[in-house]
Amino acid sequence: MYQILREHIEKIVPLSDEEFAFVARHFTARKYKKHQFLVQPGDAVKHYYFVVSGLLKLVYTDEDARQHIVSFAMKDWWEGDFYAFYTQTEATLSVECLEDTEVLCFSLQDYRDLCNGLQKMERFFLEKVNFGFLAAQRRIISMLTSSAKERYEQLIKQYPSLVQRVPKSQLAAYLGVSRETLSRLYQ
Amino acid sequence: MYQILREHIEKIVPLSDEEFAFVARHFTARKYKKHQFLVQPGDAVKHYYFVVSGLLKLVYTDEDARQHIVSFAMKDWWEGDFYAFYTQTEATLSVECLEDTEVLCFSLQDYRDLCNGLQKMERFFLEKVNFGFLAAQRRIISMLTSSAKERYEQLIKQYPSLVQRVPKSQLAAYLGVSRETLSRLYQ
DNA sequence: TCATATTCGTGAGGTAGGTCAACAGTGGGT
DNA sequence: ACCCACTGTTGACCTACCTCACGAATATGA
Repeated sequence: MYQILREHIEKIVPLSDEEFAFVARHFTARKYKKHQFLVQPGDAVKHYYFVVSGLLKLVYTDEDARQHIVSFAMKDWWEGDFYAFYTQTEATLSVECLEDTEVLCFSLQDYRDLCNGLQKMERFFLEKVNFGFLAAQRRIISMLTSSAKERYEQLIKQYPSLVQRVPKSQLAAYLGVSRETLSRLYQ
Repeated sequence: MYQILREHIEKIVPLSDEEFAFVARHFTARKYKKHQFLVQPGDAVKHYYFVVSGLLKLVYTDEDARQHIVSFAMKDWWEGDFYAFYTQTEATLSVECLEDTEVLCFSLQDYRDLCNGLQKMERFFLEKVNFGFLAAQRRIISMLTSSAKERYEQLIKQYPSLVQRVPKSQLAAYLGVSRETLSRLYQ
């Protein structure tokens, strides 16, 4: 379990055994069942999550109770209501399991201790969020320029394994179309 | 000019005079005229930009030559084709002046030297990109949940000064609607 | 100062995608 | 082994927004 985290971090910054031991001390392992919520709107957000196995979704639920999927997270990805976590405010998003899921999570204090105690970890987080920002920017461009069908094809191309594992209704909620429209794209 | 940069950085990390002198050495001042391009698709992207005065837009131009605005940048904001800058690949986006603009820019080597030479700057960049990521996530949610009119109202609320300075056609290209539709929203 | 863009508004008609409803197949849970 | 929720599909109709076209007002620059 921790080995996956170590490999993930070492893709960006190599660590000695002692350094990784320091890192690992700041993470807590948790297991959740399919359909379980890790975060719900209004919660105090104590943790941010690294997915070891399984599948999560980050969801915004609007006034009409419609669900819009901000992001998915599979093995090796990070997930959480980052705004609420980082600013220690109430959650506006929810995090929910689409499959049984194992995570390693940390608190904001852990995050700060990691950044302050080991400069490599600050470098690691900077690198991660840089690419997270770019991924978000690409998605914005995709939403500005492409039709539902084109966005669906981009998703299939970019994350083929996700499309296998997730119900189409969930993909529709991620793409920003109704499930009926998604169903009709390839009739 | 450099004072604006200093104040901007010191909102996040306080700096001594020597530290700021070190930082300032890595920035170059430039001036551009309205309609001038700082970056065009295909360019080698040598710089990332901090806006001192004026107004920039970051644009994706699709195959039909339609312009889609990824972001605006006014005083105190950062702008550039970050992906091409960071990975040293050819620009896919363009950066163009909507007004006469003064910037401070740095190269990727400068960025690395800043991060390595002064841990506070790495902290600063981490903080900045964290909030940049969150802003992008908010925009994605807005595009998933809101109509053209609602998105326009959110824009007016969030950046009233921008709406004053920018032609409606440009706001439309940012919101992802045609200028005709935007024009009809409040008829 | 004049010529030319640029900007904004508006009409008419088209289309991608939404909504509501019904139905069939599937799979998990007890 | 059965039930029920979940999932995907399709039809009929609706609407938000797009496209093309035209015209007027304003800004820009030689």
